[in-house]
Amino acid sequence: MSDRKQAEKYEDSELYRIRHSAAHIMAQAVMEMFEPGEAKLAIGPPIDNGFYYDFDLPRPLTPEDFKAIEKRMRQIIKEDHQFQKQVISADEAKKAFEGQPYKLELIEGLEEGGVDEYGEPLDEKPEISFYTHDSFTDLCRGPHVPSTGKVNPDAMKLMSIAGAYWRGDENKPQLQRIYGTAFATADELEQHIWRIEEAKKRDHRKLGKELGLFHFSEDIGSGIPLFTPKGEIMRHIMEDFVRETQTRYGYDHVWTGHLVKEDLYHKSGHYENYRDSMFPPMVDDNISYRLKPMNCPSHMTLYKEMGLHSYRELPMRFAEFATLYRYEKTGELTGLTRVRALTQDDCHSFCTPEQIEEEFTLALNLIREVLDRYHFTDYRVDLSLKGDEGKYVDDPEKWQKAEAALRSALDKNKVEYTEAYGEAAFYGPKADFIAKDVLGREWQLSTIQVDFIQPERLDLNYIGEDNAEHTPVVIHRAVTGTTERFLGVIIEHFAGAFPVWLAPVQAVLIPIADRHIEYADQLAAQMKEAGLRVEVNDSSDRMGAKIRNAQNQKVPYMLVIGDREMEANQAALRLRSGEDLGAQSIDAIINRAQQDIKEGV
RNA sequence: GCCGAUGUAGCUCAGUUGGCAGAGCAACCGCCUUGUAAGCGGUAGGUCAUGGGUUCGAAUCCCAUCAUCGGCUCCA
Repeated sequence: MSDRKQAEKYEDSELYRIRHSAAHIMAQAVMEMFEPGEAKLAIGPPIDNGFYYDFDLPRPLTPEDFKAIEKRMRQIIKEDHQFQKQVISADEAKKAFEGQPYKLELIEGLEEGGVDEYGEPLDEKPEISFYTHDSFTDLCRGPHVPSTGKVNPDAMKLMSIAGAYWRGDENKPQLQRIYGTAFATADELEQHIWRIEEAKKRDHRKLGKELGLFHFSEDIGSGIPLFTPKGEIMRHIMEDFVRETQTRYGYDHVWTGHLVKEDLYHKSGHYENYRDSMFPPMVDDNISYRLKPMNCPSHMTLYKEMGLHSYRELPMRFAEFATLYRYEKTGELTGLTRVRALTQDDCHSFCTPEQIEEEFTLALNLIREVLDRYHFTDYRVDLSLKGDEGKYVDDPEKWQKAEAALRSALDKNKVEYTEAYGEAAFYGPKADFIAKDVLGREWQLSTIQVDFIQPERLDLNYIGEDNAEHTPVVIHRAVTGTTERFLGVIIEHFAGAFPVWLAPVQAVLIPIADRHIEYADQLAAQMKEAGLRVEVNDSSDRMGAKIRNAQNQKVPYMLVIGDREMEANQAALRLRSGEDLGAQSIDAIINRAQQDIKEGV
């Protein structure tokens, strides 16, 4: 459940039991579609907003199968079979699931202890239990509703079909996953479906097209967005805002280009970890260059090139709006939220170990101010820590130091956080800021990371008070993350109706007849003079059509200009809310716009 | 990259069993000179994603490639 503050944990809720039970009912319905032994069961847990079940089936399922499955599910619900629990031994369990390789693998995991029936890590050795209803038995710890009849047939729906790797491992077989959802009441299901519809309406790919902000082209390449003048003015405003704000906070800006010798990434460790996500090398006389996929090694190199540093110079904060290129796999590209050309609002803060906390606080305040301007007021923090295995650099002492520093900085700032193991960067732990948009969807935006590893690998140092050489700590920090992704997120957050300061076109002037165009042009010139972005709609459309167009473009102000306004040296102001504020002087309108810009509405 | 689906005009979409490629909006040209969410008429617009194949004949059937979508995996 997304709202973690709720007193009752999702796992203990009625909703969880309903969904868990619905998953079993669905599994029965699916198994019955195939001959005995043909279909293999994997796992079927409740998740946020619903449940799924993974199957290994002899043929691909299609959405057309959904009707039949749902129909059978309703029947099973109607028959009101009891869910019966049975604790059994591992041997009995194995016998019962003969011919079900995935279940057998899970049982072995349970037998050895350390993982639950979904393969998730577990502290203690669990008992092995089955839940049975009607003819269907599943390896399951429960809990369930008492009987199938407790699942509301009108509050349940199959949502989609997708491929999913067994145990989330791309080297293991790919299974078919059916996503479904269930609620206590039909009303709640309807609300859920409404949210999905609303999200579709707000989809930044759809709105980006409608508002004319960006395009993708097969001639350019996938994952490389092209920004129109309207899209680019937004990028410019967004980057300008962060640049101005972080300058005020004491950050400096640098520029480090687009190409880097591959050798540097061998030294930093990025090559080893991210080779496959870089564009292939450009080779010149045996020297390989790479399109820059991240800034840290470049910034660290710049730090070195600037000469010997005294502790008195620290912290040094290098921020850069750099367009990076990452070879994201084709199936991972999604609109602006996952692209191959991305512009990070990245910063690396070189500091002493004693300065970590202060640097963290500075970054935190900056993040708060920036997110606030974008109306992201509800966010949570994940403390992303190293997992037991994987990509992480093996240097327990440095990890321990970095983690302790990050924890203490979070605590000092009274930031509540959830720990996320196995989510750290290869070089250090992160504090990730996950903001909720108006639909309650979560987006990981900002990040603050503590790095004891790369500075040493790249031989950075400074002269301390003791006149000896020390290795600085580097705080990596991004505020909006990337311009592209953040733009995608705010398009959905605002449903395209951006705050005035951000709107690509802030006002459209609407002359009623041709004789009003000249006066409209005069007003437009005055508004432009005041720094506003305005357009005059001098087409032969009727006024109603002009209003409709501006409304669909979500332009904040519409200025209607006819004979009356022209005579009184005014314009009639209409807001995109539909509110008609009547005729006003152009100065009053400009004042209002400037006030709205200041307030960020 | 993997599983599944989709790809027709700038946009949204229709196109029967294989038989002359369509509509609305947008664009352009006229007429109308307009009072708070679509005025009227006309014109133009297509390598049916791309490349092969089957067929007398392919938007339609088959294969490959590319792209997009829903997920999985990954995300410095």
